[in-house]
Amino acid sequence: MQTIEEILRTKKIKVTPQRMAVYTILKESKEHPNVEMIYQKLKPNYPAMSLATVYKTVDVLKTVGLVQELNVGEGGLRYDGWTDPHSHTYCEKCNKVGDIENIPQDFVQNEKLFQKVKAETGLEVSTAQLYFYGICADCRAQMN
Amino acid sequence: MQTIEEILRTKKIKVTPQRMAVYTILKESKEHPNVEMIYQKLKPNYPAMSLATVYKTVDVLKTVGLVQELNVGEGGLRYDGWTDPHSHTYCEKCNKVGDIENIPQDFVQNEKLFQKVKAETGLEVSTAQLYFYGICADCRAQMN
DNA sequence: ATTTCTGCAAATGCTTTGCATTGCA
DNA sequence: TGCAATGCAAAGCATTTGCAGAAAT
Repeated sequence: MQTIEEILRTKKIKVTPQRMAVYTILKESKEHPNVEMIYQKLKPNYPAMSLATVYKTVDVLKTVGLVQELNVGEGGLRYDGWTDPHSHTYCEKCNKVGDIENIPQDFVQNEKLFQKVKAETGLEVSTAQLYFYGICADCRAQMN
Repeated sequence: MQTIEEILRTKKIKVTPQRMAVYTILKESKEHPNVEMIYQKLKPNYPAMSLATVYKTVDVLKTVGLVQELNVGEGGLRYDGWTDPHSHTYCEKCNKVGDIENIPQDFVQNEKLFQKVKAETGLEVSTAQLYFYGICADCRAQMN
């Protein structure tokens, strides 16, 4: 098991406390935070950290493939430190983003389907994203 | 076959030239324009039209269910006048958005799968979106 | 020692808002 | 006529940029 520091070093980017902190948050949290949420989480431990640095850092991490960027809906881009292909849920009421561990990604993330898409549209597919939109259990409970 | 005017009337919203124009563009174009692109297309025929009106109009059309909003990546939200569930392609190089007519939506847009998702995550699913990311044929051709 | 990153502040750019005017019903 | 939509300009936010100082290799 590699440490965060080793992972960053492997990607050949400079290891800084800010990068370790952002990446740690994305690895450990399951809430798919946006930049502002990451910034708020960091503030207690890194009061000097700038929002601009968070923007720059998620961009670097995305570029080297350590995080994936999700386009869900309101509230800006979300970031996920779990980079294996998997589907996501999105609650249209509270904007919560969740992972789907087991079900459907293998349906859509496979070479055969990618070939079919290429045959129909010409797109050389590199990845697929599947999002389920709806209302989460918590929000449904609150609606009564 | 209903006219654009009749369709708007059915949705119980006021029929204005601007709304007809925006909706017509979204019905007729296959390029999934963003607000700015819609505005540029309208300019020749509606030189007085304001960008703010385009924003307001796509919002109304979305609310009444005449268009769907897509979150692809760069370049802001995209709009699609074809509201049947279908998957989309996105070219990471030129930002082009395309439809997939035949292939995969039935895989992901069905009650059985929605129930599975609900069982795993608690999300009461209303709709699913499947996006394929990659490089389109035109951009691949240009890369040689 | 060199290169790259950080933090700040300013700038950018997309989207929304407020309000007077216009236009639909 | 009454209410809603438009167009304009201003305001609001999220994100990016430039740069001097700080930190990593």
